[in-house]
Amino acid sequence: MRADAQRNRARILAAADEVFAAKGASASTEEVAARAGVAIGTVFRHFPTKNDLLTALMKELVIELAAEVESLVRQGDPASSLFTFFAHLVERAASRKTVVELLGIDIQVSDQLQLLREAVGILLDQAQAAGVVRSNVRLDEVMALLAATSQGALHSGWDKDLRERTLEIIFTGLRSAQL
Amino acid sequence: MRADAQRNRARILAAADEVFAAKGASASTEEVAARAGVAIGTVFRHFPTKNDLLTALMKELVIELAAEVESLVRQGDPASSLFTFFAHLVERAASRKTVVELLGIDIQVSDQLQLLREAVGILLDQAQAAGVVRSNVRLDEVMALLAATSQGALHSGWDKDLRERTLEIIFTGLRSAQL
Amino acid sequence: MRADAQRNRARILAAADEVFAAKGASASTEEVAARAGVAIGTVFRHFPTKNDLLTALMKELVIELAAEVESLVRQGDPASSLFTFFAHLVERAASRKTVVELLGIDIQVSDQLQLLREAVGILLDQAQAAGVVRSNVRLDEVMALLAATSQGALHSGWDKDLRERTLEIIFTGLRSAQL
Amino acid sequence: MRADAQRNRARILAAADEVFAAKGASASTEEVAARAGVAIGTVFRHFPTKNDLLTALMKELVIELAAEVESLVRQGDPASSLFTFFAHLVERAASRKTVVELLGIDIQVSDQLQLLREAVGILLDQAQAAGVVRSNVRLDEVMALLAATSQGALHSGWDKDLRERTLEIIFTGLRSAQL
DNA sequence: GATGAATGAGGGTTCATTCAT
DNA sequence: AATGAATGAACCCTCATTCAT
Repeated sequence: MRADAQRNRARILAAADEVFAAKGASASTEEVAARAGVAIGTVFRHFPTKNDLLTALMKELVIELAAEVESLVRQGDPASSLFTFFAHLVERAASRKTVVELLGIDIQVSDQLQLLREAVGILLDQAQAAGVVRSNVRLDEVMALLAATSQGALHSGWDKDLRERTLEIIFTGLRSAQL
Repeated sequence: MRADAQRNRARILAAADEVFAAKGASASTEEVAARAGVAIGTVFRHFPTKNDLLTALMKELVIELAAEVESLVRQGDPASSLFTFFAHLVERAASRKTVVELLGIDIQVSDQLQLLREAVGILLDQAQAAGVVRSNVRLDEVMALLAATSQGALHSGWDKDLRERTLEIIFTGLRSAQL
Repeated sequence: MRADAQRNRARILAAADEVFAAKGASASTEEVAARAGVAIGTVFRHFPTKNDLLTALMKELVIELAAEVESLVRQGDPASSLFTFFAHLVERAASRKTVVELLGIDIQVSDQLQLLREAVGILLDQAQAAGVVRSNVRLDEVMALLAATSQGALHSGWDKDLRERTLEIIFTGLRSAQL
Repeated sequence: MRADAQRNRARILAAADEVFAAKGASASTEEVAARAGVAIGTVFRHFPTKNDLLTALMKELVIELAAEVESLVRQGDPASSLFTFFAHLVERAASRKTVVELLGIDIQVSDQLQLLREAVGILLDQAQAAGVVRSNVRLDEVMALLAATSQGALHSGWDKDLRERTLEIIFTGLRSAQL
C-alpha cells in the first residue's frame, strides 16, 4: 500500500472512531468520509462495506485493549490490575460508543474478542491468586460486568463521580467474600 | 376522542411495544402499523412523530414499573424488595429492548423517569433501614447499576445463569458492609 | 388498490415500457419515475425491486402476445397465421427492446414464456397441418428464429423493407419442402 | 510506443475480449485490468474511454473475421463458403458476446463493419454465381440474418443441435428459389 | 377519523475517469 | 509509462412523513 493510502486508511479509521463514538454505528459513511477529508469512494475502497469499517474499528480497539491488559499483566500489581483495567475501560467507554458496541454487538470480532477475554482472564487469575477476588467469581461474570458498565457509562448521568461510586459497589461485590 | 380512536391508540402502543422490544427502536413504523392492524396514517395521527411514539411507549413502561415498585413498597419484604425489583427488571430487559432504551436513552421521559427514580428510592430507603444495604450507597448508583445491567442483559451471552451470577456480585457489593 | 394507485401503476408500467424499450434494461428507475410523473418512491412501492418491474413488464407483454396468438388461432387463416404473427412480432420488436429481452433474457417469466410457447405451438401445428410448413420443422427452431429476428430488428439498419426481405427468406426456409 | 507499451496494449485487448465475451459490455474496466495483469491506469492510458476499448476490440474482431472471409474467398468452395462462414460466425457467437455486440451495437466501427460487409459480399456473389443462393437475395438480408442469429445463439436454449436446425432453415430459405 | 398511496431526502455501494506518486 | 489511490456522479432501495381519498 502506498504511503498516502496508508495515511488515508488511518485518517478514515480515526474519523470513523470519532463519528461512531459520538453518534453510534448508525452514523452515515458519508459523514465519516467528510470528517476524514476524503471522498466517499475512498472510504469504500479501503473498507468495501460499512460493516467492514465497523469491524476494522473494533479490531483495532480490541488489540489496543488487549495490549493494555498485557502490559498490566507484566508490570502491574496483581492485586489491583483487574480493578485498574476495569475502571479504565469504563472511563474510556464514557466517551466512546465504540467501546461499548464492541462488548455488546457481535460483528465479526469474535476472534478478537476471544483475545481480550483471555487477557482479562489472566488478570482475574492473578487477582484471585492474590486473594482479592473471591474464588467463585468466574470470567463470564467479569466480562458481563465490564460490558454492562461500559454501556452504562455512555449515558448522560454518569459523571466521573457516579462512575467511581458505581464501580466501587461492583468491586466490593467481587472482593467481599474474603471479609 | 372517539371510542375506536381510543382503542386504536392502545393497539398501536401494544404493537409498538412488541415490535421495538424485538427489533429495537430502529424497526420501521410501518411494521408497527401492520402489527397493530391499522394503516400507517393512523399511527401518525396518534403519534405525529416516530419519536412521539417511542416516548409514549417509554412513559407507559415507566408507569408500569413504578406501579410495580409501589406494590412492592406496600406489600413486599423491606429487606428484599429492592433486590427483587432489581432482578425482575433485569429479567425483563433480557426480553425487551424497550426497558433498556428507557433507562439509557434520553427521549423526553425524564419526567416519568423521575417517577420511577422516586419509587426505587423508597425501596432503597427500606433496604437500608432494614440494614441489608450499606448506608453509603446512594440512589444514583442503584439507578446506574439498574440501567447498566439491563442493557447488558440484552446481549447474547447473558443466559439466565449468567444473569443470576452477575446480579449476585452486584447484590453482594450493595450489601457487603454489614459483614 | 385505490383508483389513483391503479392509475399510477399503469402509468409506471407504460413509462417503463417506453424507457426500457428505448434504452434497454439498464436504464435507471429514476428515469422511469420521471417519465411516469411520479416520485421514485412510488415506483418502488408498486415494484419493490427493479427486477420486479422488469418482470411485470415482461408478463404483461407475454400475456398480450399470447392473447394475440389465441385470436389468430380462433379467427385466422391456419395457413398464414404463423407467418402473420411472426411478422407482427418482429415489426413490434423493431421499436421495443422489451420484446427482445423477453425472448432472450430469463427473468422469472419462464412460466409466462411457456404460455407463449404453447400458443405459438398451436400456430405451428396448424401451419403444418395446412401443409405450408414442412413437417420436420420443430417448435424450438421457430421460437429461436422469432427471438433472433426480434433481436435483430432492434438495430439500426433494419428498416421496414429490410425486415420484410429478411423474413421472406426465413419464411421460404420454413415452407420450402412443399416445392 | 515502447515495446512494453505495445505488449500491454495487446494484453489488455486480449483480456477485454475474454471478459466482455463472458460478461458482456457491462463488465467493469477494473476487471479487464485485473485479467490483463496491469493497473487500471494503464488501461485508460491506452484507451482513454471504456468506449474506446470496446471500439478497439470490435475493430480487431472485424479484421479477424474479414481475414477469415478473404481466406474463404481465395481457397474455399464458392458454392459453400457463404454457408460455412455463416455457420462459423454463429458458432463463435455462441461463446462470445463480443461478436454479437459487434453486429448489433453501433459503436464507431462502421468503417470496419463496411470492411466485413464487403468481404461477405464477395462470398454472396460467389454463392449466387454458383447458383446455390437465389439471385434476388441481397447482401443486406444476409448481414441482417448473420446479426440476428449470432445474437440468438448467445442465449440459453441454443445448444449445438438447435443452432444447426435453425441455420438449416435459413440456408434453405437462401437456396430454395432454385428448386 | 381512517386509509394507504405518494413523497423525497438519505444511505450504502459501484465504477468510469482523473491524478499524484 | 505504469501504478493504483482518489474522486464523485449515479444507482438501487428504505422509511419517516404528508396528503388525497
